[in-house]
Amino acid sequence: MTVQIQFPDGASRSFDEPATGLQIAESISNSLRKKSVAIRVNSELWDLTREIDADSSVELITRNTEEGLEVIRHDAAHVLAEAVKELFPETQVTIGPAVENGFYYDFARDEPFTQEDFALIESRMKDIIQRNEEIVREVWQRNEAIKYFKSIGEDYKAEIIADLPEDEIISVYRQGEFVDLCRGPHLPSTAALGHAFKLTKLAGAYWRGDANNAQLQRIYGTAWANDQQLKQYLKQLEEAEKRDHRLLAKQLGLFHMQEEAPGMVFWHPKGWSIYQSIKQYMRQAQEAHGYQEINTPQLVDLSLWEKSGHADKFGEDMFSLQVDERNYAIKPMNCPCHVQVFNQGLKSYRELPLRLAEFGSCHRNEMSGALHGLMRLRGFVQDDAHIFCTEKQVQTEVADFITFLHDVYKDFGFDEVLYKLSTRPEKRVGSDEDWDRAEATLAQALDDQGLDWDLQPGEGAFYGPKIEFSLRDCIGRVWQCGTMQVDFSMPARLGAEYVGEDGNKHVPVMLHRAILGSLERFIGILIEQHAGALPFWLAPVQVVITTIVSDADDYAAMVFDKLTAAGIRVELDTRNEKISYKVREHSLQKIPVIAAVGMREAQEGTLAIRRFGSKNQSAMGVDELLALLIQESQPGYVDDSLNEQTAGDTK
RNA sequence: GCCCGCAUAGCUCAGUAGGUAGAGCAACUGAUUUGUAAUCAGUAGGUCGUUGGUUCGAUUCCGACUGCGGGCUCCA
Repeated sequence: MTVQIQFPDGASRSFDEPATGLQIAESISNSLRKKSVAIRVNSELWDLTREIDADSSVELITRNTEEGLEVIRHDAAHVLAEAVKELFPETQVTIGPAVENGFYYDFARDEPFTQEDFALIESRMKDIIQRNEEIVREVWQRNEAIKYFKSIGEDYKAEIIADLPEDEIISVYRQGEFVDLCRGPHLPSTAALGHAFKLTKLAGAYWRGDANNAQLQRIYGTAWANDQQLKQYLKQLEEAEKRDHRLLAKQLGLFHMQEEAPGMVFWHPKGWSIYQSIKQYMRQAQEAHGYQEINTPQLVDLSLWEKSGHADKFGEDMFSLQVDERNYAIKPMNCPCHVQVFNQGLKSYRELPLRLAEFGSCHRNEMSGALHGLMRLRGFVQDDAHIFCTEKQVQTEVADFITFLHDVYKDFGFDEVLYKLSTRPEKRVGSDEDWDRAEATLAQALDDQGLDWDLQPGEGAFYGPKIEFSLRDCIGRVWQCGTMQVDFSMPARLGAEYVGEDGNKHVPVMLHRAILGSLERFIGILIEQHAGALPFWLAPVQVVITTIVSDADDYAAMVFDKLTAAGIRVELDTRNEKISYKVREHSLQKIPVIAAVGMREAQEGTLAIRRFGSKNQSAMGVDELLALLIQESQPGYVDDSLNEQTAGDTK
């Protein structure tokens, strides 16, 4: 018997008898065998040790590739489980997949694991790798597998097998004493895993992700193809930590939070300056796009939320209170209030589309464990707006919105946007026909703009499907910010109507939309994106004028007045300190421009300008600087003067 | 909400095998007038998150509460 093996590059090779991935790799080169971790056989991933006994097209998966890393990480999870079983035999293993950057394994054990156990577990994992246990795939009968796992006290495993589809092949992997149900593929032996892994976190996780189930203990780890990659990843984590907006906000004095108001923000002058800059920018942009700004009550009788359906779906998460025997709720959303504004007076089709915008202050009683700095709050403000229009107008409105959103993101320095379409959830209002139309409309709008988008079935809002717009920051993280939701239900529920061309009353379509999402959260994202050094137009303090000797105080004050009068946010630092001390302090505060003045500058009418991030200075006249700064105050201005400076500046 | 961890001066942190705490920075006072990432000296600053318990005695040990941090999304 011969087996014909076809490679991705079109070459082929025949073997006289069934061959394993290892043999195939070896037949090409020894180094390829060493690098390989699995083999794709007719689009299915196999172990390297599994025999290929029919003509096949194959592709060797090496450890440096995404798929190769997945195999390594999955193996790391198994080695982790084996180590835990050896050290804590009373533990039950459940599931342990590879995830982004690493892996985890969920364990059931009465006694909690602690971080101190990590060293012990890691060293046992290294032992297991040292032992170089062969990893062997076996195919079992379903009933036998269930019986086996039950007999060794692994009830969770037995449950998983029992729930597998009838036709699923039950494969188990044996390494040393440890046997685990697994689809594979796996490395040929534990030594192939290498040492580039580290246990990182301990967490609770529900069995099958359901909060009604038992809580398991999850151990997270990271694993890589080699030590260098691991080191790089750990360094990257450190970098991300330095950008943490909570840390930076404290250092830069932007805001604080305290026990008495969990999940809510006390904005300090500098943080509020950023907030106002963003709000003013959005206000102007929305006006230019045909929106009218409104404002609606914070406290609204519960009956409105009952009519809108929010009380039914989110009642538990709303802050509500009883006053004079009436039940009120603090608004968790703005939409029902916007419908009330729409409902005032009889509307004509001529008035549509009507775009009502509000910087809507909302409060939601988020789970305490979900709160996270500015990223997840209980009190926040949305750049919210609702567009009331006819069904015919939806397409154009959605398209215009997407263009608008792109412009805004660009001004904030985000060029990469990701798109997701979320469709009808199980718990919803509205007819299936409405949902069909709404979903199709959104999909069409995305396609019309030639955008790549992902489908998220079942993730829509309860009243309609939505497009979610996410942006990617400079270190690769993705943040969902914008949203566009079609709503065929709420206007009818709340009695919104307009008189159409035909003289009859019609229910308008309502589009819910936001670009930044929550202003607070968006500021958090901006802080992390820029590591606290916000672009000039957003910086709370744009320029610090600092004196070198007190004889220059008067001149410094004159410059300060001039810049302030021109609308630049300036601080004057005439403290009796050395210039290096002041420069250090303002640099740590990430002030975009430090203008130092001594007697020389006072006499010449100049400033010694030092830009954030640069060690160099350049002399500049006051008017010259002012012209430059006014230009940089434009939203979206990209500061490339730094590059020019490093290239051509002399001290 | 649930699991694990954490809570000491304005900030970052040390400490007490149970005997009411200490450093650096910041603040304040004084000296210094300084040329681009920390000038020197002094002073002041804490109910050791809240609350119960154990104890002669608790910031320290135990419990509860509150808040914060990580996770609970990636499905053998």
